[in-house]
Amino acid sequence: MQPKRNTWQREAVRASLAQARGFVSAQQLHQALRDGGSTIGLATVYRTLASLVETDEADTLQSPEGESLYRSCATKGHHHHLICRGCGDTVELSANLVEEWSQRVGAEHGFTEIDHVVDLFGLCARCRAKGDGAAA
Amino acid sequence: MQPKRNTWQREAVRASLAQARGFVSAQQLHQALRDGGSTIGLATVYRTLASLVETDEADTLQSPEGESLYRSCATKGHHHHLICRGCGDTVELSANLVEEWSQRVGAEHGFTEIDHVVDLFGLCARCRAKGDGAAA
DNA sequence: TTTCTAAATGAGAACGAGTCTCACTCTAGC
DNA sequence: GCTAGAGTGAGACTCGTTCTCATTTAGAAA
Repeated sequence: MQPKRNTWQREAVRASLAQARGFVSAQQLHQALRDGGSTIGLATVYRTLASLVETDEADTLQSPEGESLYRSCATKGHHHHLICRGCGDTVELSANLVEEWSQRVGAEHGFTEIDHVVDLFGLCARCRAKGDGAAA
Repeated sequence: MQPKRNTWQREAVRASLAQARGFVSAQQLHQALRDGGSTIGLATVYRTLASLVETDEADTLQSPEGESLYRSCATKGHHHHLICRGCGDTVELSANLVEEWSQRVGAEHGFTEIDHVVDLFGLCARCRAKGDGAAA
């Protein structure tokens, strides 16, 4: 649920999320805030991120390791992501092709209320130049 | 790594996975085996599933909750899934359209070594008829 | 401005999926 | 049948996330 009060903690999470280049975990965000001198609690970071996701102010996806990652997205509404597995940099994608495909394929098999998870992972030009296959 | 010995535990996991309609979690599989009278350990179920995935005898994906789910897939090689969120029933999809799209979009943004996560979730005809939106 | 109340917070306990350890078991080669 | 060592099971452990509850505080009302 979205909160009824504005707190500096909520603003701090929003700001920290906004200045991150790509997707970050709740733990990373919490650590970054603590490193910046904040006394914010981990539970609050989780709660705030969940509420930002609920109000469409943030996007979330699962890392391949199963961790939840968050990002403050410029594009409102449904979209997908192309994420650099080197530096985490993220490109937002709209993909009508994929939307149509998923609806069509779903219908072909008698499925309704089709939802889909579509995310691309790759190596951005900068990381490739660095020969940086994995490190952040 | 694939094991060098055949054990009844490995066969039991393979069989139990094969008779599951759709994707199941390691925990579910372990419980099912225990319920069936097996004394198999949870660690063994995890180890066996990991090795089945490694030898392409099983597919794995993350549930929206972040749990790893497993399935014994008929289609070898790369493919995607259309999964009923009611009963878990699964349709295997090949999607050249999506493969091409992901490569193209990646290239357009200067990304290489593109990998992708593409899964569709919906409600199959049977579950819709039952008015069954969520339950298993 | 002060008061008041319940929303929001923080610390840490609890939870759950998954991994690791290690003594024991059992496969398979001899 | 004997044996080595691969495989197993119980449970401790890790780590991300959620819950609990006493405390703090935003913001409406006085």
